Amino acid sequence: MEEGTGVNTGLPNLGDKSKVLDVKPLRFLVPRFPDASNGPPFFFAPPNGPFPSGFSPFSPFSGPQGSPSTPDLNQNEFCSTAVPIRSFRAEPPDSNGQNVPKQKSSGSSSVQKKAKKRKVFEFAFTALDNFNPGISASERDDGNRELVENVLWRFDALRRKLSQMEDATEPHSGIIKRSVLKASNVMMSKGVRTNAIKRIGVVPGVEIGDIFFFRLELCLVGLHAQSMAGIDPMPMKGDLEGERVAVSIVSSGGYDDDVEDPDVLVYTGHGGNASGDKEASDQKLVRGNLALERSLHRANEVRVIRGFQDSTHQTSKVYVYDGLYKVQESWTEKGKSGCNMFKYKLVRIPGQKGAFATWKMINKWKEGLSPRDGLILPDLTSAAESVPVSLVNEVDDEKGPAHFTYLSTVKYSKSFKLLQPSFGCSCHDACQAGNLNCSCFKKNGGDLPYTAYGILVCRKPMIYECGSSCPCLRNCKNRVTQTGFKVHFEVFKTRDRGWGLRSWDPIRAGTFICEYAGEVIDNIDAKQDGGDDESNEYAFHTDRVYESFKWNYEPELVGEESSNTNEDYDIPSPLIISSKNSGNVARFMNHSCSPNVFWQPIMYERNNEVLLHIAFFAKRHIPPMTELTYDYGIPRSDEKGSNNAEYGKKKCLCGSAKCRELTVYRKLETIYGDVFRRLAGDDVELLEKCQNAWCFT
DNA sequence: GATTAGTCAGTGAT
DNA sequence: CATCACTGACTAAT
Repeated sequence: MEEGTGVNTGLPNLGDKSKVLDVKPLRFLVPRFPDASNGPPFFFAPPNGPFPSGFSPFSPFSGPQGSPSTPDLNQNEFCSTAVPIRSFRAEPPDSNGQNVPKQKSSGSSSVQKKAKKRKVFEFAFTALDNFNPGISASERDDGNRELVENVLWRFDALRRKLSQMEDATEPHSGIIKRSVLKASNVMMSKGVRTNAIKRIGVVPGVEIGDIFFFRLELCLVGLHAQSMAGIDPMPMKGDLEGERVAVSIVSSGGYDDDVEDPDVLVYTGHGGNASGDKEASDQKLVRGNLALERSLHRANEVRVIRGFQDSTHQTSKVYVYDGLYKVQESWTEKGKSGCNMFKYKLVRIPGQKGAFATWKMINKWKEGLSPRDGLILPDLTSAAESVPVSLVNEVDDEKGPAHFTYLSTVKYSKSFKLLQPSFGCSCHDACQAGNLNCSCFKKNGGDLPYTAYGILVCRKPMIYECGSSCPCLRNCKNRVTQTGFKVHFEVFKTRDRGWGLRSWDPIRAGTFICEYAGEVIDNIDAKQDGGDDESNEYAFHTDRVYESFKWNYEPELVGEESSNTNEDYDIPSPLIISSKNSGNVARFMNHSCSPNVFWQPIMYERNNEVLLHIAFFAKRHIPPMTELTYDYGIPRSDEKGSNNAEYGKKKCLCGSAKCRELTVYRKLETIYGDVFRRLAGDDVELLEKCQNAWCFT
């Protein structure tokens, strides 16, 4: 193995943690991008293309905003009743505009007690009636991995956008925000979903360990069809009418049914809860409860989704798909209220990849109840960050990367200052979403680029955050990337790609991961940097050729023109950041051709300098302990080292004699993904091996 | 169309 | 200022 490069210098002096580690992030794999002509499979079909059979246009929204008019038969423009989103803003309270959807006459509501009837935020837009979901009828019935990912990102992108629109309403106006429901309503009715046919056992495209943040995401990919109920029943062919088995259950922790063994779940039946004026009662053997009882006798596989509190967002939940279980026994027992409750013991079918068990283990590490195997350092940043970063090697005896200085942000030498006319807004306290006067928002096109949770709404050519000359405080929502990362990282030794980065926490799509820290150099310096090409491997170049991808919402779904979501980078002048001598966790992120992280240029001012930063965000939901990767991009011809063999030669796992010169490598998975999955079948190990293999193309 | 459910987000009390 | 119980609004499937 070459990648160790013999740097096994033993344990560094742990007393001085500014000098730890010097293992290179492996940057030898240069991706080749697929031909533009056969680009990503799920981009939008022509707007007036034929509908897939079985697809019927629908009335977009159930609310009064829905267009009552007949669909536009021209089919190539927006609905005539469509209102651009931007036309709707929260009106000042004294306005008597009739199309203001909320009830806010401050005078009467403060006097009248019962007048605080709350309203749901209504979106003043109409989606295209003839929107083509790009998903055929058969794909809607039976999915695969690509479809599942496609549906999930499109849902989340829309949800983020709606969330941003809702956030822009006045705070304390009593308006309920329902972006999740609205987004899923649009997705469902537009046919942007998959695995819509109920089934027992594996759901194609959903993998054990996948995480979700809303129950409706489970519905959209066919994992669990009930939006609220915990048990999903399905009629059996040839069965007596009304007889159903359970195909999936969601355990939300609401019934206090925790068991120590992660492979066992004791699940409480539904019903019997006290609510409102209803008293608690005995549970009845009906619906879901009956279905679970039948699943016990028929011994069918039951999918289990485990839900619990999200540690990063206390108010919301995370759901983990934990694979297939079987009902082993059932009984009744008296609950706290003294009423009978049904209990079902489910046991995990052996041989499946760990999911929930991993979560339980991580919790124990966090609480100090059990040690992390292979832990070398509990915090390689020496408390430079607000969250510790663990250093772990469970693979071999290398004691860590060699020396580098930990640096939490990007460092410009004087000559690289980017000077721009005065920045800064005049908001006090914190910039409020929806404030039309905030000049920082104006630079971002009029919106706060993040949701209230600090999630990136859209990729943009450039994002402007508030800086040190803005009077707003540090908790201003427009300072997401300058306040440090929030997830617990682990720098770990990979089996075959040197050191890598992953997280102990689940990460939502759009979450700020970290900045690329290091020293800004220019291309001349990089070229004159002597004979060895080391610095290349630690350099982040903004001007490489990056594979384009779509991450933002579909404007057609909110009645906007598609020009509103430009996702191309716009960097005033090329930037090279070297993390060779100093950097943060970003220097350990490896390359992937199907990455789960992307970068976004950010600008903000500090000490009268307006500087460009590179911030990484989660491309999709990322389960704990999943390696974080981004696209390293292809060097342009004038980049140092780009025309020699270094990138390709350094390491290819295919071991082929053809590995030389400008050979480029891709993960086999990106080429043969589905074929692998079919061939590997139940053999999880084989599949993983295939997915992790690299080859030249 | 009525019913059902282990939702989800905002509010006000500790 | 967290956390928690409460409650209103709304969903997908049946």
